[in-house]
Amino acid sequence: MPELPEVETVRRQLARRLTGALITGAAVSDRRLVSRSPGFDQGSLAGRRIGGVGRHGKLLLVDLDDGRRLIFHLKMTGGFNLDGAGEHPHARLVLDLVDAAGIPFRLRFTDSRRFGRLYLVVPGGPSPLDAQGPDALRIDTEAWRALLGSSGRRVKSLLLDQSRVAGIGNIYADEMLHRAGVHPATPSRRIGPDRAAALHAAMRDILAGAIAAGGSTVRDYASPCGPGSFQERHAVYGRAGEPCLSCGTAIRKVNQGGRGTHFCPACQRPSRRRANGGRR
DNA sequence: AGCAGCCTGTCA
DNA sequence: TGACAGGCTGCT
Repeated sequence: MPELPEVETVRRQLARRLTGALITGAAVSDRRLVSRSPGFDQGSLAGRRIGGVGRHGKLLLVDLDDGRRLIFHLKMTGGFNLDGAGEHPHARLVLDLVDAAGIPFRLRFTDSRRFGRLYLVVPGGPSPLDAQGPDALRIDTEAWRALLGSSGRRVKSLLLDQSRVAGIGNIYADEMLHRAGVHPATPSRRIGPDRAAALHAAMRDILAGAIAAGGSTVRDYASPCGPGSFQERHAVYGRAGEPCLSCGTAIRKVNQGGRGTHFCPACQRPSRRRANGGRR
């Protein structure tokens, strides 16, 4: 479900409620959630206060007052539920808290497919952040050009590589490539400086617009405050066979690197290769 | 690069 | 019944 705009939407909503709150109880109901933090001790969370809620790429960072940090990766179907009543069929973690005004509340992490992971990071210890490239919204045009120029991989595959640039997923990769008129299979290094700058501008614009819209809800995703609306502005994702909003050509959907890939065959022309008939 | 695997739910 | 899904890892 979540790419950078969805995780940022969740972060903003959680920050409002969690910052300064005291954890009074924690219960993990699915050990798979914490399988990447083998020493995870839920009992050590009670009594800790939450300092703030951050984000890097698709990772959600919850700082505790003892220097430790909870890091959530929502993967495909992870999400948060505040003050929900009754049982939730996919609750994997329940946190009981008391906010700064002394009012008790409950936060649940839910995840139907169970791909999501929770890490408990100690100061100086290993962290999933170690494997993350710079956040997509904190890369300037020059660094972006350098990034694209550093690889001969298909550009979409590079955009999805979280160790090179963090936060872009399948929806927004397709959307920014369309906005910039770049074919997803273009070898990254062959994108010239002007198109690289155009792709950078498209990235910033689309991610910012998606955050302002509360993210994209295609199937499962919802923040604690409900679904997003950016799907209404998708130009290619989920629009296979429909006319391109720029030129009217039918949007095509192919499989690239195991991911559904949507593009306009007219606006996003594949770069021609030398003498092999255009195969890549 | 490609594919199976991790899981569950939904839709054609 | 099979295909597919906002992610990622591990193997060939």
